[in-house]
Amino acid sequence: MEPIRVLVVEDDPIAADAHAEYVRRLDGFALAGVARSGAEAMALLSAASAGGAGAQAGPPGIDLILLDMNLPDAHGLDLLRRVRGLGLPADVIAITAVRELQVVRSAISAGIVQYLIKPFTYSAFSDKLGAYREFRLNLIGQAASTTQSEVDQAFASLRPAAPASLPKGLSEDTLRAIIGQLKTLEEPVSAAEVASTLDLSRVTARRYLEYLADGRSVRRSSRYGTRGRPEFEYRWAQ
Amino acid sequence: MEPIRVLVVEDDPIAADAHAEYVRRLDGFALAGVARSGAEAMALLSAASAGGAGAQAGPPGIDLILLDMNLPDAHGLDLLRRVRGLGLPADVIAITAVRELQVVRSAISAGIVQYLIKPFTYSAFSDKLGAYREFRLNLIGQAASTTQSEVDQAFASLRPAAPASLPKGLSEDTLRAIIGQLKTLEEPVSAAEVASTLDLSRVTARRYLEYLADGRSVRRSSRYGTRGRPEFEYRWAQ
DNA sequence: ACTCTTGCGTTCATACTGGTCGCGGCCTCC
DNA sequence: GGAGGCCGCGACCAGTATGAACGCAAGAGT
Repeated sequence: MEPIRVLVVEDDPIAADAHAEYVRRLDGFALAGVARSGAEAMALLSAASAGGAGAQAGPPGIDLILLDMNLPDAHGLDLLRRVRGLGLPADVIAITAVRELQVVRSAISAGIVQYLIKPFTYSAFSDKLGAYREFRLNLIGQAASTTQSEVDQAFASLRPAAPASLPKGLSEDTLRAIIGQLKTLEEPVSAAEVASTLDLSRVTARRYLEYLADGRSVRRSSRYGTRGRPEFEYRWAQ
Repeated sequence: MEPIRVLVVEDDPIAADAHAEYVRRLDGFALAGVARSGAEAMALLSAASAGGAGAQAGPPGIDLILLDMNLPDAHGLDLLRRVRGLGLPADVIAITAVRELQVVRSAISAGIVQYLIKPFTYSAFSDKLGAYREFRLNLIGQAASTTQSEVDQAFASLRPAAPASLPKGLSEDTLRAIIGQLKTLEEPVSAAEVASTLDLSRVTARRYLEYLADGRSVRRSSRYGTRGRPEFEYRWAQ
């Protein structure tokens, strides 16, 4: 199996090095280049496609782009649109600190294959690229013509349902329920209030809220004015 | 929730009518138009985006395109590239009889969201669009900023449901028995309850239920309130 | 200013289920 | 008729929410 040729597009030199190193560490991938700007990326892409496209077995050609959204000379989405306009056969994984919903939404409709939010761990990175490799194997291993279930299979491997791992004692379901509860309410809520709404015990609710506060997803503050020990109240951050 | 506005692009009048009718039958979707050619599609798209883009609450705008690959005046992939080049925020589901691997591959890298091979049943169609609706709810229901796990969640809901063939360790008979059991009961049931009703072991029942939950045929949720480790309860979806 | 009251934070033991491993019966294919 | 694989089961271990008990911090009362 030929390796998947990867182009890293990232203006921050430290991050670019890190991504390149990550790619080198993975089996089945080959680093095809690093671009520090949108212009550089376009140049590399057209050079590669001029060399390798068209021909059946052209050796170069970029298979996968790891694309940062914040580039010095262009927004990542613009670059993505230009690439699409050229009809280059490269897939794109967005790797960026941008977490605005609007950008995520646009990136997805522009046809990215994965969206990875910085900062991330090596294992998150490896998961995403691994999923992409599997997706590729699923499609390319097939004959020239395919079936619905094969296509479904390929899509399935591209969209894994493997969220980040939680510390012991916490469950994915409960965490989602609590996050959902927090997000629907604008007001800060106490652990006891969350507990009674979700039919949980106060202790359990508190454990999850404390975990979220630890990860900076929620803000914790004290609620004074009532008798008794002051209560903590939690509010979804941002 | 506003309906998802769908544009059907299909040159065969019979198929176009069928797709339009299918869309009308689905909750949460609205038919925004039918185009018989690439040119017509581009005209409708730019009209819609001129009316509705830019503005925050523009009512029109196309959210989703059901795109045939074989159009009289252009290949579907070309149309797709032009749409992408304009940066329109529409997502695309390819619906086509074309099953060449090369086309599927290109369509995916051009950023389609699903690929549906004709001929298909209404239920296959409904599955694909339902998955897309869920994906949208996942993303749009969120606040302005998002997290990695939410993005993953959204991608995961785009993943097609059950693979056609059963994984090892599961038998057709047992699966049918369990599905039958779930369908007759309206109430969510725990793995242990299913097991005792069907005279199976808890382990076996759980394996099947988990398989079904993975394929999105059943919904899994936690049952709180009692002491001890929380129980999962399973309910037939729709 | 000191103590009392109050109610939540925190810890701990407990209960009950989920998940995994290896075994055994049964069917199928040599 | 023997061998191999498949599927369900029992039993263990780990996981996860609960409830009670204890302690602490802020207001209320004297």
